[in-house]
Formats: sequence, structure tokens, C-alpha cells
Amino acid sequence: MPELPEVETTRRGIAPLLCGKTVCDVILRTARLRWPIDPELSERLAGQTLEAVTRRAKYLIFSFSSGTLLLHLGMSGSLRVIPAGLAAGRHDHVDILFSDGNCLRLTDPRKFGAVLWSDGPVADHPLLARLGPEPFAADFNGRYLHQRSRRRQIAVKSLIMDQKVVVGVGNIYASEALFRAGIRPDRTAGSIAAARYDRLAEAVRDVLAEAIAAGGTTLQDFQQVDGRPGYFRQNLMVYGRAGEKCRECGGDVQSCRIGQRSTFFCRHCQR
DNA sequence: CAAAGGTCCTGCTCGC
DNA sequence: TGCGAGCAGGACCTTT
Repeated sequence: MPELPEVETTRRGIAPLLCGKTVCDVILRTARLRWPIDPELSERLAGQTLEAVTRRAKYLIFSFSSGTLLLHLGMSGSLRVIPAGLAAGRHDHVDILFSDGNCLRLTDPRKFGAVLWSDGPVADHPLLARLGPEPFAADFNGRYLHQRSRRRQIAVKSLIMDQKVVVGVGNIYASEALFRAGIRPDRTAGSIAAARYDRLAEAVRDVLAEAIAAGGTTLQDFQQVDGRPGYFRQNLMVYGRAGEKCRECGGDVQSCRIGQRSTFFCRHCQR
């Protein structure tokens, strides 16, 4: 599920409720998600005060004085802040309990998420070390995308979904950004001119920013920290709309598969 | 049976 | 022959 807008929406929901609060216990109901979860997590976190919740790519970074908790929502994860003591469901894997009575609960049906403890700073963690620029950073722009695409034979959609090229763009927003930029998703990345990458970089930033403002996109599992869905779904131009009318030209929205992922575009609006 | 919003890892091919 | 880069596919897991 969660691409950058959903992770950022989650971060903004959590931070004001939990920053400055002290952990009193951690309940692990599942030994591993994508990777094993440190069984000592409760001992590590109990008594620690949460200093900040930040984001790098689709990772949430919980900073404590003794180290860092790295959390990824995978494909179906979500976090909620609830009162301590609520019964846990089948897919509620981790509860982090705070001394003020709040509980941060991780739910993840597909178990592709990750909860990793790291002593000390996390900037050079292997999972973060090779990530590309944030889409809102100054070093992400059309010139950069154009340069990274030279001699690349992959589809442009795969290029912008490559987290080493730019972080945060997943399957939904890749289709949406390419629609806004007027570029067919199956175009070979290396064959697209610089000016079109200017449009694409801007489209990526715009669609992500608008989705964050709407609280993300909910297709199935995603929920904001307070349990509400994200409201960007109604703004999607092509994703999930195969066979429906293009909201720009009235033609039929097409679908295809690129890199094993379903892909949506308008043959008339995108070249 | 296929597919669902992610991404790490393996192994193949190609070019120097 | 060796090495790196680029790329496709499999893997993880559960639900619809």
C-alpha cells in the first residue's frame, strides 16, 4: 500500500501524539515480518523517550536517545494510535505502549513490513544508504532524471519506481505522474528527451504533494493514524480505471503490465 | 488461479 | 577470462 504520501500522512499523524512521550512496554505478537523482529525490543525501548519521528523514502524513523527504530509498512501495513488495552486482531503484530496510556499499533496483513532496531544513528544503515534523492529535494529535477536515464533500456515507469533513482514513487503514483507528464509508461527511459523529464519531475512532485494533502490514497488496507481512509483516490486520473473514460480526453483508459506491475495510461493523452 | 499499494536478492546477459 | 552494470524474475505472506 503505502507509497510516500501514505507514509508521510502516517508520520504527521503520529508525531504530535507521541513525540516527547516515554515507552513503557512493547508487545510482539509476531516473530518476524519481512525480517525477524528483535525479541529484546521491549527491553531496549522501555523507559526511552521518543524524540522525533522522521521519514526517509518510505521508512519511518523513530529516534530514541539509545538508538533508532526503523519501520516500513510494506504493502499492506498501517499504524494507529489507540488507547492501551484494546483487543488485538489477527494482523496486529506490534504494540508500542506509552506511559500516558497511548498505544502505537502496527497492523500488516501481508507481513511485508519491517521493524528494525538500530543502535546509534541510522543514516548509514544499509537499507537507507543507497537510496536516491527525496522527490521534494532540490537535487531531484528534470536534469537529474534525464542524466540517470541515459543508456537505460527499462521502461520510464520502472525508472521512476527505482528507489535508487528517486524514493517514494510506488505503483499508483508512477502511473499518475506519467499521465500528468503526458508520457507513456512503456517508453524506454533512455530515449526520452530532457524537456520531457522536466515535466515528469514536476508531475512527480505535484502528485505526491496533492496526495499528502488529501491524506494519501486508500485502495484497501491503508488508514490514517486516526482510522480514517486517505481521500486521494477520487483524484486518481488513470490508476485502477482500465476501460473507464479518460478524465481529460474521454478516451478509454488502457492497462498493461510493466515489470510485473499493473500499469494504467491514456493512449491519447500520453505519448 | 490471479492479483494486490514493496523491495531485496539471485542469476543471467552483455560489453569492456 | 574477469568484472561490473543492467535487467528480469523469484521470494516473502495473506486476502479477495
